[in-house]
Amino acid sequence: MVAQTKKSTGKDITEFYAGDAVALGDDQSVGYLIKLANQVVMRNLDAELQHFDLTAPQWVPLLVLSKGRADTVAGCARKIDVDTGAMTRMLDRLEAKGFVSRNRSDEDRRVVRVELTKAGHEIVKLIPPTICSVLNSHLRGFSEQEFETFKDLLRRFLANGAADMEET
Amino acid sequence: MVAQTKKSTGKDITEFYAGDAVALGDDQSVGYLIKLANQVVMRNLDAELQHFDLTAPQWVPLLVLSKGRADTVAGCARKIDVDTGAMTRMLDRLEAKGFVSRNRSDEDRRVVRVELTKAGHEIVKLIPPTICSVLNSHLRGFSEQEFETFKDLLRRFLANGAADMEET
DNA sequence: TGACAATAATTGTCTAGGCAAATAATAAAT
DNA sequence: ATTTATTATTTGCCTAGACAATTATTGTCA
Repeated sequence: MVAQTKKSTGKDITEFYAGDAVALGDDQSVGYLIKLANQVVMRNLDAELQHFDLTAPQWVPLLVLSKGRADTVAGCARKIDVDTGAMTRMLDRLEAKGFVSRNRSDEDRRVVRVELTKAGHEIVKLIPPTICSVLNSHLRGFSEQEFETFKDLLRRFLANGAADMEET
Repeated sequence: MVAQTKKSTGKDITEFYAGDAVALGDDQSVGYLIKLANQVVMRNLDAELQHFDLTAPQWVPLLVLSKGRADTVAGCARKIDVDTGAMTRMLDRLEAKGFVSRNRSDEDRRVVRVELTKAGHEIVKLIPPTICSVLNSHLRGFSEQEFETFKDLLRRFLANGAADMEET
């Protein structure tokens, strides 16, 4: 299958996929490959993180908080690009596990300040090697060049998708 | 950051990530980039598929059934690599929408045969162009070479991860 | 044959995210 | 100053997947 380039709309759009050349549900589809890749990384991360009483999704807000990239519910939600409702409930779980604490702000009583607890700080220190080892194992056989190319292609794929959303 | 190669365990393992060079929750992390890429494709697909009263995950079993790659609950679950429980409930939803029908088999009364309904067959014919256009838009600016490289890297990343799981 | 194992499907309970509505507090505008 | 708009958080209801337990049926084996 050779990709066709069309000039129908003024912009050149290369048609990698066309007609019934099936997409999503087929290992020729980048969409499906990305879904599977995500599924497998998450499973492997979950498997390792369960020793720390954590899941892969739970790790992300802890990292964000420890790096000081956000310190409120909405801030975390924005950084991680999830719904604030989802974030509230995520923090419920992390608070229940004792990794995080919440306090209503005094300056602006709408906002809730989120902090790592002592246990939270401690666990954050322990995790990185685990994440690194899982990712490294997924990258077995990659050259350094391929590693950089992979990230570049992912970022471009991502940026194209984000751009779509703005075209209301 | 230059990757280091270690010979500690006999096998060469290139350490793309090491120490506190953070992973997951950082745009330097392939894991996080894949998570974001997946998130964005799924959102864009969902947005387009809602015109057909479908979600991105719901599309997958319909495709599998239409291609004849499975015709039972467990068969679909295996093909798509999800839990049979998840598949049962997915088929509940697809049946409620009238795209799928289930019938207990006579030869083996444990199995339930799953089929596309008339409406199911019709909708499956309409979807592919939509999927193609979403994927093509994510691939804007990719050369054909980059497209092939991208799929190759994803497949290798995936295969490495699947191999991990077998090492019990 | 009768006990036991394996398989298929379902159900319950959990995490997790999306969308929408409700509430409260602050900011902006007239 | 009062109305209006915006922002922050929470909650309800939905899809979706993971794991575990349960039930029904089939296959195996002694």
